Amino acid sequence: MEGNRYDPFKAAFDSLDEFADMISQVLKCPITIEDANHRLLAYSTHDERTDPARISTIIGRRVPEKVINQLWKEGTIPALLKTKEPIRVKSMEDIGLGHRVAISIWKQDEVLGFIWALEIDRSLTNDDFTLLKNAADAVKNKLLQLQTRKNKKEERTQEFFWKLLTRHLNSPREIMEHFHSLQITPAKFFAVQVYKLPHNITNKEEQAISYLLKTTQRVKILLYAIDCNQLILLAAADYFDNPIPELDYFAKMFAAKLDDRFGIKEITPACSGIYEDYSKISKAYDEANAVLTVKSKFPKETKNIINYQKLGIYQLFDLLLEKRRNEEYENYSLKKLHEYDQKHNSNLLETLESFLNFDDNINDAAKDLNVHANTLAYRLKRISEIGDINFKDPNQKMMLYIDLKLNKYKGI
Amino acid sequence: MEGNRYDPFKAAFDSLDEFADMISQVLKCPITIEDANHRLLAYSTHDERTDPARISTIIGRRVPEKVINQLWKEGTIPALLKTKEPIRVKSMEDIGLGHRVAISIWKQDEVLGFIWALEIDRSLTNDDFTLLKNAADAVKNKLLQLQTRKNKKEERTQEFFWKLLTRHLNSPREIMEHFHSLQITPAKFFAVQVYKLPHNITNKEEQAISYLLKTTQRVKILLYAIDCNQLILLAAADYFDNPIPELDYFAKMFAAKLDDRFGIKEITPACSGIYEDYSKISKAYDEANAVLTVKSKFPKETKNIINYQKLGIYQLFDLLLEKRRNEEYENYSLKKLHEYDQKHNSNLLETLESFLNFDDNINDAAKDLNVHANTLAYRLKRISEIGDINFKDPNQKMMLYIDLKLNKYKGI
DNA sequence: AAACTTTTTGTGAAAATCCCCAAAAAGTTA
DNA sequence: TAACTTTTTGGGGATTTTCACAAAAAGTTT
Repeated sequence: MEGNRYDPFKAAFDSLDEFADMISQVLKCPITIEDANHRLLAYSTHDERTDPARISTIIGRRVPEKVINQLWKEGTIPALLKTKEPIRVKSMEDIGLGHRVAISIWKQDEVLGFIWALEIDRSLTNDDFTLLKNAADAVKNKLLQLQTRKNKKEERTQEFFWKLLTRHLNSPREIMEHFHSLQITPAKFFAVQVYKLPHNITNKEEQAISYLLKTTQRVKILLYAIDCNQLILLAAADYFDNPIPELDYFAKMFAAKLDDRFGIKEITPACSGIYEDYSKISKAYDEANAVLTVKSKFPKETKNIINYQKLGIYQLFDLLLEKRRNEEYENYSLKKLHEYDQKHNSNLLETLESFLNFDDNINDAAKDLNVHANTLAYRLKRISEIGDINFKDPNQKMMLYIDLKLNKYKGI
Repeated sequence: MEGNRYDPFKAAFDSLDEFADMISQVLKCPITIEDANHRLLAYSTHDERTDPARISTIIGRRVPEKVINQLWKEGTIPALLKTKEPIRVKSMEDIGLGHRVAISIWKQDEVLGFIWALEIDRSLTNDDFTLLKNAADAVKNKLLQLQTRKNKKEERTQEFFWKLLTRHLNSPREIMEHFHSLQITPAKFFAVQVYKLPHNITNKEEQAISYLLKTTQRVKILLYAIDCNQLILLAAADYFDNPIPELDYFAKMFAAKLDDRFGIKEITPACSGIYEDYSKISKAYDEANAVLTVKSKFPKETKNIINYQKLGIYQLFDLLLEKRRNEEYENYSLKKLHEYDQKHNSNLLETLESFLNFDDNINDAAKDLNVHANTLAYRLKRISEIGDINFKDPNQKMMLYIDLKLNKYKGI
């Protein structure tokens, strides 16, 4: 056993920075300590040799996202999450990463953080690896304390978020005070995102989500909460000229990463519009949920829609459906076409829908319907005759489109 | 005075037909008697010489509409409505009308009907004209009786119509019984039309309307009623393959004739959708009124719309306006464009609206905006960038169109 | 089966739209 | 004022779309 050997890390230490310096002196290389989310906890200072990746990490107090992405792709982080042994990482010059060795810090079967040792002048020996393992073991309690403190704070933030979502906090001043007391800087503009999973979110998945949120830097996540099969985020929408596409991109990327890295599949992302007034968070939450509802009703039509603003007319569907039901209205053109379809078993309605779906583009629609473009043109002529439709009138066409979709949902 | 002269029409007569024969014998030419609405009341039979127009009149029990139209255009009817003297009408071969003389039958300053004398073998002399005047005088009381009887029936029909419009008759059986007792054959399909005038309808105008309704044969009017500044019609929608355009045409024609013939201007016609179930008359009435409301709010946009079905998305506007108000939603793209317009005093919103109004036709919209087509193309590129709009997505465009119109109405 | 209507597909020329480039005009910033 | 960005306009060629016509195919009626 190694217990008999000399262990320099048994000595007491006050701060993590002190400890990092200690390891650095023993192993004769720069040391960085991160938490499980790759946020910088401490780094050795008595040695000036370093590489760009480490500089960025120290400056930003977190590992840059592109480095994390690379370490995932290339297998280092997955390996660190599996084994308690040190892992050697080859130099990756494109992201400014020199040779280094990493080890994960464990508490039972949970990873609390990582220690990085840069191999700038010398490569670490097997003995050094053992020392690194000892260091990881020695530092774990310190990390545990930090984590507990953080967990408590996280609990408080989650509670705060829920209050916002459920309209239990309305005065802007009160909301700002809460933000301040949690040391969160509220963004000027925000949006609420909701990710729906096919099943309730497990603890393990929650950890994965939390990890991803902490390591993702593209969009700043102010708050998050988990509710059964939903992940709810409060995302900052500043810094961008066009936040909606940015948030869309983020949502897709986030869902893709959850799949790639943690095998969490079939995530449906949704996002509210952009708001400035924090007392409207609950409304934003409603919007995101409205997106999810519509997406479940019109999966094909809204496949690429994430943002409430981009729902277009589907925003109005619950309302319109109700109106149509109450007044038992029937679109005369559609009725005529339906009758014709029945009688001659043709498919003018389908044809019309495709044509409208493809923004009046005859070629695209013809391709979609697997017919010759001229066939489609002929059918459209017939449709305009039978349904008394003027295809130059956007107003008429919109109503047709809307009624087509409504009828579809009504199951006619 | 002519009182001293021989008047063959002083003798008593039982039926109008008998009287027509009597005139015919005196004047030695075929005679037709019509009411004020050009419905056939009586015709002489002992003489077989006639012309196509008279044959059609007798067969259809009314003067054919094209003959009436021609007599209006050419001035005969206006003249008959002004003078008590006989009027000579030249032959009009295109409508099968031979030479004839007509005289109106007056009761005080109201025209009750007309007597027509065909000049087939001989032209009428001045003496004959005097005889004709005597005949017109002699027949007026008989016509008055008929009219009173008709007026009573008309009152009953109006009352029936009001009951239908105000939901006071709901059972189909009951409705059918009423129709039957009024000797009106209900059509299979019907629509309710409402014509709005800028002022309350005067008695004189009501007469003109009634006259037009009786003489118009293109669309069968089952019932009509007048309410302050509205004329309400129950129009039959059978016989046509596409009733909506037919009813539209009729409405325009009807309004135009009221203007042409009686100088009644600024009539706004509106029409409900087509219904089969007579218990839904009140709903049809609501629809026609909805058209009028929308037309007053969006006069330009709905200039050419008469039928509720053709209102398109404007059908939904009251509902949508309410929704938008409640949720204080703002279309992000429009907001961005508005901001840009304000900042650079450009007119991207106007540009977008025009483009959408003209069904995405760059040339038409450019003409409308008085700019070069390439300018418009450039602006659209900018609009899609600034507003994050994909002009290939019909859904997005519809929402823009709708929100543009809603904002317009909200007066932003 | 023959005659007929409706629908589909193909072809090719005319028309239109799209797209790139460039210059001028207008507006902004240094 | 100069440099710069944004917007407008124009030309002109490549590409698409539109349209008319015709033949074939499919479906209906007699």
